[in-house]
Amino acid sequence: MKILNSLNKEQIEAVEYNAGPHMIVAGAGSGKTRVLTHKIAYLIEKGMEPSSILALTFTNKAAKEMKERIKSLIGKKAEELWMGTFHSIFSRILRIEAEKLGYKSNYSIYDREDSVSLVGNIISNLNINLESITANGVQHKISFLKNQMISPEDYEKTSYSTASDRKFVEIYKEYNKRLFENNSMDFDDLLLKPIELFNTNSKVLNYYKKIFKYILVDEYQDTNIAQYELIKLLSPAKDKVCVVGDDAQSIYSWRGAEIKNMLNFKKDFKGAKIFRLEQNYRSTKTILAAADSIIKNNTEQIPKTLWTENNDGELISLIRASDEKDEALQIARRIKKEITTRKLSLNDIAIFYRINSQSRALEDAFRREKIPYKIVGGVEFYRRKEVKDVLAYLRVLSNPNDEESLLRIMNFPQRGIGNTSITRMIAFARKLNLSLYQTMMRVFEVIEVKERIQKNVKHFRLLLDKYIGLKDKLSVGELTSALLDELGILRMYKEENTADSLARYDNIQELISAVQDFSKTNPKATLEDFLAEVSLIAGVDQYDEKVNSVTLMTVHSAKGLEFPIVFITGLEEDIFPLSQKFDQDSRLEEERRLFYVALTRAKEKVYLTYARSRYRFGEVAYQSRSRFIDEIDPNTIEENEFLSGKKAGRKRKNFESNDEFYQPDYEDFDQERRSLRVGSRVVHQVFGMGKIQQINGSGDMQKVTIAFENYGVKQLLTKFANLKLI
DNA sequence: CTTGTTAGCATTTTT
DNA sequence: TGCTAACAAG
Repeated sequence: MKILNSLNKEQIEAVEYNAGPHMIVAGAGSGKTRVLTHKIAYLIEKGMEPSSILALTFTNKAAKEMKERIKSLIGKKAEELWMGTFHSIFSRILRIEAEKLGYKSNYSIYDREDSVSLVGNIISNLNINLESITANGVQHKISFLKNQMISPEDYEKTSYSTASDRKFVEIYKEYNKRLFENNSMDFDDLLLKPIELFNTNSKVLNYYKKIFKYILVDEYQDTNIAQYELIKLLSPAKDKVCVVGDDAQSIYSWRGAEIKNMLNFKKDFKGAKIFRLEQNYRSTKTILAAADSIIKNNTEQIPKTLWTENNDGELISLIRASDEKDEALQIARRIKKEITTRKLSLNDIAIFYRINSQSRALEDAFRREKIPYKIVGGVEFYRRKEVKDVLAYLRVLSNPNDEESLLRIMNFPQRGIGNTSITRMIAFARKLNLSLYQTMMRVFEVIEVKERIQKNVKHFRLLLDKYIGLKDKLSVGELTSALLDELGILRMYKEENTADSLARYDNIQELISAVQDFSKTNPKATLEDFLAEVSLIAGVDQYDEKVNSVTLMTVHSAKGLEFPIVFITGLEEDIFPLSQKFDQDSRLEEERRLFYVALTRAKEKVYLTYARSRYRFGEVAYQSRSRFIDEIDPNTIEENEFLSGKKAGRKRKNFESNDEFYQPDYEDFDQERRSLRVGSRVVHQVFGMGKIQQINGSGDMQKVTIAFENYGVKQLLTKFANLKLI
C-alpha cells in the first residue's frame, strides 16, 4: 500500500495495528506526526469514514498541520475528520449540547484573564480582606482543582476548614454560579462540562460513542485527569484508541498533566499493545548524545534508546556572556555569521528561553543589529488590551449575559458611566435577579443613578441592540467594521498620536483584517464561530514559518517544532532550571525534561548561552551557570572562547563607544566587592563558614545569599555582613 | 466622573 | 525595570 512506502518497519507496525487499544511511545524526532497522519490516512483508505475518527492534539497548529498532511495523502475527505485540540473539539460539542446542561449555545469562553477578573469582582463583592486571598491565587487554585475534577463540595469535604479555606470555597462556589449566570465557561469547564453531560445523560454519551469509531490522541504525556476521563468515557467498541506520546517530553505537570496516564496505559486499557519508535530522523549524533546524557539524570522514565543514522555533526557551543545584553549581542553576531557561512535562511534559526521576560534583551539586540525576528507567544495578540476591548463588544453582541465583557466596555470609550453608577446597577440587578444587560433597559427604575447617566446608559443599550439586530444580517467582518466606525475607537487612538496609541491602532487594524479574513474563508460562519475560534487560539498557533525571520519563543512553545540551528539561552541556576526550592525532585526533573525538549528541537547545531549577571525585578542578579551544562556529556560540547565574555565587551567599546546601551562590566565599578562570587567560600563572624549561593543588587543594597554549614541559608546585606573570603 | 500620580507587584511555563 | 490597579484631587 502506497501510504506505507515512506515508513520504517516499526512505524509500519504501529500504523497497521488497529485491533485494540495501543500506545506509541515515540522518542523525539522519531516521526511521531508522520505515524499519526499516515495511520489516519491508512484507516480511511481501509474504508473508515473520516467523520468517525476523532483525533485530539495539543495545539490548534498541530491539528491544522496534520490535517494538511492527511489531505495531501488522501485528498479532500480529510476535511471531515474530527481533528483539533481537546478544548476546541469539546467546545464544539458543547455548542450543540449546551441546552442539556442549562447553558445556551452562544456561551462565552473565558480565558485566564477573564477568570481572574471575575474572581477579583467576587472577592471585592464578598468583602474579603485576607492577605492570603488574591484574585490570581484563587483563580489558579480553582483551575488546579478543576483540572483534578474536584468540585467546591468535594474540596469542602476533604480539606481542613481554616478561615481562608472556607472563604476560598465560598468564592469557588460563587465563581461557578456567576459563570453559569453569565452563560460562560472557563477553559477547564470545556473539559468538565462534557464529562458532566456524558455522566448524567447516557443517551448523549451513546450518541457520541456511536459517532466516534476510532480515537487518536497526540502528546498523551501531557493529558490531565479530565482529558483522560473523556477518552475513557468515549472509548469506542473494542477500545479502538491510539495514544502517542513521549514521557521524556512531559512538561505540563503544572497544568495538571499526568505522566501517570502514560505509565498506566496498560492498566487502564485492557489488552493494550505498546509500540516504540526509537530511530531519530531529526538530529545529529552529537545532539542526541547530549540530550541522552541529560535525560539519564532523571529517575522516572520509560526506558528507551534513541539512535540515528545521521552524521556526528558539530559540537555544541557554549557561550559565556557578562550580562543579558551581552548575551543577546553575541547571539545576534553568531546568527549573522551562521547565515553567511552556511547557506541558511533566517527561518532556520530559533532562540529559546525559559521565561518570556528574557525576550526583551534579545529583541533590543536584534532590532539594533537589524535582524528580522518574530516572537511566538509572549503578550499574545488576542490577549492585548485593545484587542480584548473590541472582542468584548463582539462577545456582548453574541451573548448579552456575558457580564465580564459588558463591564469591560460599559465605559469604553468613555461615555460617562462611572464606577459608582455601575455598582448601583449591579446591586439592582442582583436584588431583582436580573442580568446587568436587562437592568440597562430598566435603568430608569434605578433611582440611585443620576438622570443624566441613566440617559447615557439607555443610549449605550440602544447602540448594542442595534448591532445585536445586525449581527445575523451582516458578515462578521462587516459587523465589526461598522461597529468600530460608530464607536470611533480607531479615530481616538489615531488622534492621541503617541507611540503607544498608534501601536494600539495598528493592532485593531490587524484584528479587523483577521476578522475579514475569517469571513472570507468561512462565508457561512457566524459571530459565535469566530469568537469560539479566537478564544481558543494559543501563542504557538500564530507561528508562521513562511515569514523569513528568526524565531524567538519559550521552550514550552517550541514543543513539536524543529530547527536546523537552535540557541538555548539563560542557562543559569534559577532561570533554567527556574528558581524553586527543589523540595520535590519531580520539579527539577520536569525542568530537565524541558531542557531535553529544547535540545532535541535542533537538527544540526546547538548553542547554549549563559550570562554572569542579569536584570531581574529591576536589580542586577549574579547567578552561577546552570547545573544542566555540567550534566551534558563533555565530549559533545565545547566552550567558545572567541567572541565570549570580556572580549566581546571590549570589542563593543572599540566599535560602539557612543552606544547608549553600552555598560561597562560590573567589575569596573564594583571592584571592592569583586571577589565575592557565586560559589565563593566565606566566613561570617557569627555564622561561621558558608558558601555564596546568590548575589543580588549592587552597592549598599547588595545582598548575598549564603548557605552556612551550621546555620542554614541566610540572606545578608554585604555592607554589614563583613565577610571574609577563604 | 475624569485625570494624574504613585505604590506595589511581577517573571514561570499555556489550552 | 515597567506595568497596573488603586488612590487622590479637580
